[in-house]
Amino acid sequence: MVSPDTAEAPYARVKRFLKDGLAQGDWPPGALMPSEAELVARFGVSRMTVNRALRELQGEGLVQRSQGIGTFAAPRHRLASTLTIHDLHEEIEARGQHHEAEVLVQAQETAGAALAERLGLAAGAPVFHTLIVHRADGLPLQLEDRYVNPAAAPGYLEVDFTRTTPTHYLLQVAPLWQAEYSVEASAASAEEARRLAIAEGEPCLVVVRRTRRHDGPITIARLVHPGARYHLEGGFKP
Amino acid sequence: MVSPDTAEAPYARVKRFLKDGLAQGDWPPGALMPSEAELVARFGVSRMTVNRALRELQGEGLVQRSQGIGTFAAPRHRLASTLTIHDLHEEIEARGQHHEAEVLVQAQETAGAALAERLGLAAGAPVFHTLIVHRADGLPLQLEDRYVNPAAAPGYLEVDFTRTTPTHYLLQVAPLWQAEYSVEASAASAEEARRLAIAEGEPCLVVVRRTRRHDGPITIARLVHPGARYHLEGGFKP
DNA sequence: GAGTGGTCTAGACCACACG
DNA sequence: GTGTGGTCTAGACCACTCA
Repeated sequence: MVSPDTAEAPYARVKRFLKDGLAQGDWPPGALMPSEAELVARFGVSRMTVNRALRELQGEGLVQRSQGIGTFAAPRHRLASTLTIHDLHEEIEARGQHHEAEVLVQAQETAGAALAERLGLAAGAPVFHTLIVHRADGLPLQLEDRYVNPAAAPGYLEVDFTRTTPTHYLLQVAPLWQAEYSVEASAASAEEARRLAIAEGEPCLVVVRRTRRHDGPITIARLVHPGARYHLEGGFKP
Repeated sequence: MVSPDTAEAPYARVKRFLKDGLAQGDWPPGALMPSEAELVARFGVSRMTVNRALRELQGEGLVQRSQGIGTFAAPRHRLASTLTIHDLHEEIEARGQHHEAEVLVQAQETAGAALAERLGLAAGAPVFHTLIVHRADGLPLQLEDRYVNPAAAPGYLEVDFTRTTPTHYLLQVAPLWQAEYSVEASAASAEEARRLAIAEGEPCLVVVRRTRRHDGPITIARLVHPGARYHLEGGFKP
């Protein structure tokens, strides 16, 4: 009977109302926002509905709620952004380029003390090591130096990494459960420069990523990219 | 009557059950997970309750849901991580160091065509420009080259940036509503090297951040850090 | 005590996908 | 048609805060 296409879910209407108000500064950071009861009255919906809208806004970090006190516009201090580190293969193909990987090393080695500790192994324990150059249309984009805990991926040495990437493989056999990384700029070493076809000392974007599962570390990867050919992008929308 | 302290909300129990199962690989990526009806029967709770648990897991990216089909364990492709770009002042003080800022430029200038477009202004329109070196215990950590849309922060030129940072000030007067950034490695130019007390050509970590509000761009900042002294860190926990 | 958010229930109607 | 998720309701009990 009524317009069937203008359908917007009631909880979404409430949420949009509040979000727009926040964007326009109706409630500056720290201000008290309408209570659930007020919104129930204003929109003529049930309390569960406005509760959902508010709970989602809280999840997005836009409001802060305190039992017994009220809902407040969140102070906008945090600049936490999401940085997506894709699988390089998908990233390259998404740009319409051809991805190829050259496997320089794929072997079992013996962990030194420092590496063993970072992988949760005993010193001298075996580790899997790969060193791979990834190219887009023939141009080196990444030198991937990776150590893997054999317990997490026993078949790692048998995989053909010209057909699938270590990231992709590891995500399949060992569902990722935690990761930490650091991003820095450093000068290419002589070997890195040779592998990446750049001059020694050229600036490189280096990402070091360590991945863990509930039962221990899975892998440590050092990803070196020529600064002139690669950058990370991210965004942030409240 | 029953143990009053072991209280865990029913929706949280359901959620934890599913999350643990995912962590242990009970449902590999892509697998069909229990339906709402099954979970209702298993936990003896109402459907709204299991729905909330599943909806939150979906929000966290752990499951994918499709009306008429079912709930599936999410493929773990995305490596979206949170990268926190703090206010540099807070970051330095948090390390117990002394932060000082040297304001090299703080003036109104005329926007060239490229800059004007990126700030949503007409070419030749006035823009605010600051160039500031940030030091930690006397050592340069960041060269901040920033252009600001005058409409978003009319008082920008009167602020004493040795006492507060542009980031901090802008967050106060113009609540952040969207941001995009890129991270790259590049070689220090002669001027950058001089300002940062490093050698020309040294690798630097460069973050370019553009901030928008609903009514238009606010500011564009180019933050240059000596690669040897600064790196970004992040993490990711599902 | 009055007001707030935190949570749960037992039903309901709908849109969608599949056989 | 059956099963799925998407959503809503009208009530309820609780814990908390503040006056």
